[in-house]
Amino acid sequence: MKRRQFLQNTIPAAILPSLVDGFSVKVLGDNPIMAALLNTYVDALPKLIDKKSGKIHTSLDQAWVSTGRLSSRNPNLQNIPIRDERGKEIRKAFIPSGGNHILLSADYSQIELRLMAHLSEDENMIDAFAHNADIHLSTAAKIFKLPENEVTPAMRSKAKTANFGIIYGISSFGLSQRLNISRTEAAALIQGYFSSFPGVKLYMENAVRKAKEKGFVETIMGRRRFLPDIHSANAIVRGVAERNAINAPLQGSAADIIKLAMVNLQKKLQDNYKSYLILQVHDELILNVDKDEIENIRNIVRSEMEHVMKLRVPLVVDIGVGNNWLEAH
DNA sequence: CGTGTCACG
DNA sequence: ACGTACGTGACACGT
Repeated sequence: MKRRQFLQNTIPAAILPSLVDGFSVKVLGDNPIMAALLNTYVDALPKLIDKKSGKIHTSLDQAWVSTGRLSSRNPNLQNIPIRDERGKEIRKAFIPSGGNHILLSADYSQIELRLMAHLSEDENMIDAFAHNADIHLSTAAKIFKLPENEVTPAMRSKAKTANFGIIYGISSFGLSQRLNISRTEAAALIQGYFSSFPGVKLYMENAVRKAKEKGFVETIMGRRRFLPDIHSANAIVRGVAERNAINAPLQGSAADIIKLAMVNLQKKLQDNYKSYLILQVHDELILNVDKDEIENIRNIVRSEMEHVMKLRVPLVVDIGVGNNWLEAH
């Protein structure tokens, strides 16, 4: 795909490019545990350490991703490994810069599902978040019609997969593949989901209808995604557009929210603190924090991120600190 | 230069 | 009957 530009952004984000001041990196050298595949990181990253700063600097594109997210390249610092045990060694190599500093990571908890609760106004989902419930557990209890203490880990896991699927615009076939169950079972699961969260079903139907009537869907701050394929005679092409209509307002509103929080946070920090933002990874902010400022910065970051917008459900941020990026997470 | 496979949210 | 979850970037490999 050719690189294109999407210029309908409405976020006052001109300040963002100056926020990224780069990571310091501890060179891994010939650490033997890396698999050949992780060449992308082990071989490539040390070569990209800037001679002057001693840091790795990425480029963030604000006008590329169709939903309004940022994208990161040369190198991509938004896909540094974390799940694989060996991959974690790579994440450990990202360390704070300057003496007396520490990395702080602050990430939004379940922001896209919270936005589904907000945008759909589904009472049951709003209620779950209002009570700070374990959302996958409470989803499982509802769709399997059991009290929470009778939900098995397998049921919770299915509900978790269903929750992800809902955000992406689920199909019974897709869900059955991921859960390794029959299509009939998957369809029953989805039906259980919709009867538990009727507002979510309405949200999905409305999103598709709006795309058909107006030609676009929009985020909480008004960024539009145009979906001409919604009228395609080809059912496959049309299906993609329909799922885009469902997903884009969720993913895009999350992007709006964190970008606005970044701008507000930067205004609070600049000229007042030694700590500063170094990266954003979609629902997470990473800061290089002066140790003397840790408690202040924690409070400011949490406050700016959680109170950036008032939604029908609370926004919750998890914060960690550490001597490397893995430890901070 | 396209395809497949990996990494992340 | 169709094919099947959203958004990205980097690398290896075949053409």
